[in-house]
Amino acid sequence: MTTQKPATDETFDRAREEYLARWGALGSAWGVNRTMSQIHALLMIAPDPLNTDQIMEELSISRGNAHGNLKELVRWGLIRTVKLKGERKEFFEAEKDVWTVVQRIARERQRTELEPVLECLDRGLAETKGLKGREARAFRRQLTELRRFARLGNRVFERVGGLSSPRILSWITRFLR
Amino acid sequence: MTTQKPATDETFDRAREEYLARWGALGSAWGVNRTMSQIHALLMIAPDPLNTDQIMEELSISRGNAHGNLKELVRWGLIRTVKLKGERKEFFEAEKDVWTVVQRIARERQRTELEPVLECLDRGLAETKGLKGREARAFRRQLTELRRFARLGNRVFERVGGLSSPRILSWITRFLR
DNA sequence: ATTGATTTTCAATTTTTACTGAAAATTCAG
DNA sequence: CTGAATTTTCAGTAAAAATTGAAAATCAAT
Repeated sequence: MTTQKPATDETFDRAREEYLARWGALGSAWGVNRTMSQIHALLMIAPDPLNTDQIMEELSISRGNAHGNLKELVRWGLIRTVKLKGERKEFFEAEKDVWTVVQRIARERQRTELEPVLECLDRGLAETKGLKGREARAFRRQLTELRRFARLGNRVFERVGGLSSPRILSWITRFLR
Repeated sequence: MTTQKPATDETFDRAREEYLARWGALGSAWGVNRTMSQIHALLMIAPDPLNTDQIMEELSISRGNAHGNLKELVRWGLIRTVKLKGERKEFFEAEKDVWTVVQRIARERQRTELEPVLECLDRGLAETKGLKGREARAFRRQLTELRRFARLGNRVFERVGGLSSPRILSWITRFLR
């Protein structure tokens, strides 16, 4: 069974498809736009930078969709634009180091989710200070616990964001015995 | 400014509302049904177990919605049913220990997301073993990295799921210097 | 066994989120 | 400058996810 392109192979294409689909599903499950995950997945396995048209083609998506999600990925720091000599179009390449990817995602989520939650918990506690009712007491007790945890999470994120991959890896290895 | 119910207070109600809304948004952002997060949030601050009707009332949601999300929370191990003496209805109470909550969520997500990803990566690598093309090589290199990371994640989840809160806390404290 | 209370299911609907495609804006080589 | 190539925007549409509400099933006290 031969194909026209030398490097191509049906098996490869199937595995590739499955990987892209799975990554999209993974993103979805964690509240990330499916297409955004897939573009990132595609760029992570691309041997060379891709331009918008190539991405549209590979994933069968519209220009607007590709464009928006590419911009968002750049904002997250998960991909960057590349200027190729002799090419007018913008090309994109992914950060491929998995640890860096994790760090970037952690930073983004810390900023957009953890911080608002912390503010909310602080405010909730400040505004109900001194209330003595049964419900208010239970509310304050739980918010205090949640805040304690959220603060810890914040510090962990900061530390993870600041350490080099080998150092984090060394910590994890130690944690796993 | 007085109200009819002794323990109630406008300020308290506002703080409570804001907390519930924020928790719903947090869930949404992480791929968890908004209502499910809110029910959990509500039960976490409830001084006593609540029944379905009380939850419907508090969150202004339908019976079907309350029912389905309560069942799902039970499945995740985040809440449990309680039989109150003299009551025919089922009551629900939340796990309030934040660390236990984190462990339960970690287990659920490990099971439903991490494991399928690992399978996909293993399969992808097995099926493309020996392919020599430029694209196939890049694909296999990245999948290998991703798998290394996913395996590590798996082990971390397992360890987190197995350790007691104080032990995890002690590790985190050490990690934070 | 009957009946009223309670839980469960699910087709229909609403709400939210994502996507398309074409027009407008921008860029840049000549 | 000019205009072709490219990027960006966004109103309209489509798809996905969540929600409702009422009927069906289950339960448990008599």
